[in-house]
Amino acid sequence: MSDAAGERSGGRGARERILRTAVQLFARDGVQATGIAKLTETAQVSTRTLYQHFASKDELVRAYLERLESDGVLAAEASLEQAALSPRERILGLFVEVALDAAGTIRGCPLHNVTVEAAGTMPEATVLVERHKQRFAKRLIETAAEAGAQEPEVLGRRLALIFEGARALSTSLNDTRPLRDGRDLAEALLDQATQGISVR
Amino acid sequence: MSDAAGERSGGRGARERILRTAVQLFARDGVQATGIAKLTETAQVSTRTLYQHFASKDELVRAYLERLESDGVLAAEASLEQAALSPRERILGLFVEVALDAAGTIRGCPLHNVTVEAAGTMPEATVLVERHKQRFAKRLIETAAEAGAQEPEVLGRRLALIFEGARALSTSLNDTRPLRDGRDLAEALLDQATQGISVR
DNA sequence: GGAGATGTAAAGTGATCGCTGTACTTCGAC
DNA sequence: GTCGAAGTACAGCGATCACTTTACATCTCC
Repeated sequence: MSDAAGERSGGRGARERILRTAVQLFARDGVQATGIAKLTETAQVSTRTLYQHFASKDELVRAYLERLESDGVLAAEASLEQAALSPRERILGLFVEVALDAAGTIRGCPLHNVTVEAAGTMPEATVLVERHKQRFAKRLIETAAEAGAQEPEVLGRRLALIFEGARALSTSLNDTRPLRDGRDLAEALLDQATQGISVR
Repeated sequence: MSDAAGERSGGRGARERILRTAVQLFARDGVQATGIAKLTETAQVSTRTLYQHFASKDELVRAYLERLESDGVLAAEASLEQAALSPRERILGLFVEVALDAAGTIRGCPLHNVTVEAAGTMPEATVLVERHKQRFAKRLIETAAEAGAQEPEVLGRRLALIFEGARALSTSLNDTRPLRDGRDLAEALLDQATQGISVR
């Protein structure tokens, strides 16, 4: 919108620009690899302004995690909220190959990555990730129940595990195949759990 | 062995001490979080000596990855090589709760973590991880075949995905439950694949 | 017992990074 | 039109980090 006009500087709305840039860079390059300098340059924001909005980089990371969750930023996981789709379609929609960024690199789940990068040095961030994963598993269980699964608890937790594995292994292997494998496996489990039950 | 005696310094065999310490610290605290200073102190080795053995930290990371693989250091994955066990037992043995370190923190797969931490800045290390994951999947496929699975390719890849997911989700959730869930799911898939019931 | 490989101690270098201080500008609201 | 909030530019600080340098000790092997 204001991209074309804002030549010399970003102008008003710095906080929003910072957060958007954080989502972009932290997710793509990692938190450690993204320095404050690179962030401010990309966001067209002065260093001073950044620190007027966020007391420290750690706090920015916290805000970044919350932003990831609140918006539809977690594109893959947003599939669960597509009300127009059937529960089954919503679940299988998770495994779309969104994990691929522009450069073709697969970066896995940004939240999981923060936990790995933090390695205990950012307890608050780690807790945020923990809570998100719990909520996500809960949503999967609910959706599994909607799909008519016989044991939605078990199926939901298994689906969460499969989805996490698909993204993690895609990253380590640098290959999207695990996402397809995950989808197939999820489909098989859904079929089994809903056998003889009208899937709607 | 020489721990009690070696008071003032480590003495001979510095390279070995460095690598052992790297395995310990890199896996527990992460590569970025482990500085050269901390490493040399723990390994009882002078900085100079470290750089006589390894040209750079990156090269040490490479050696660390190779060491992880060559020794039985990857305790979980070593289960596949227990010749005394049945193929089925070997596969289920993967999900032992070894991911828990002394402090109770779950750190997931050290190789995967390097890929996440590197975030593209260490291409050679990333390739090493990639190759390892490929080999591991291959071993799983072989073991699935040994177990008499109808479609060992499919089952092996699914098991690899489940194992990766169990470790990753355990890390993000800071809970060993996904390991148990993974074991149960692996068991169910093994049963299906070896009892004439189609997995699809 | 001497030579050469192996290892040690400790100060120092240059680069990077997160963060701050100071002084100035711009924009919107009243 | 003025005032205050919001933003900018940019130099710089202190800490950390990977890595080097210099000078010295010790073990192994012939």
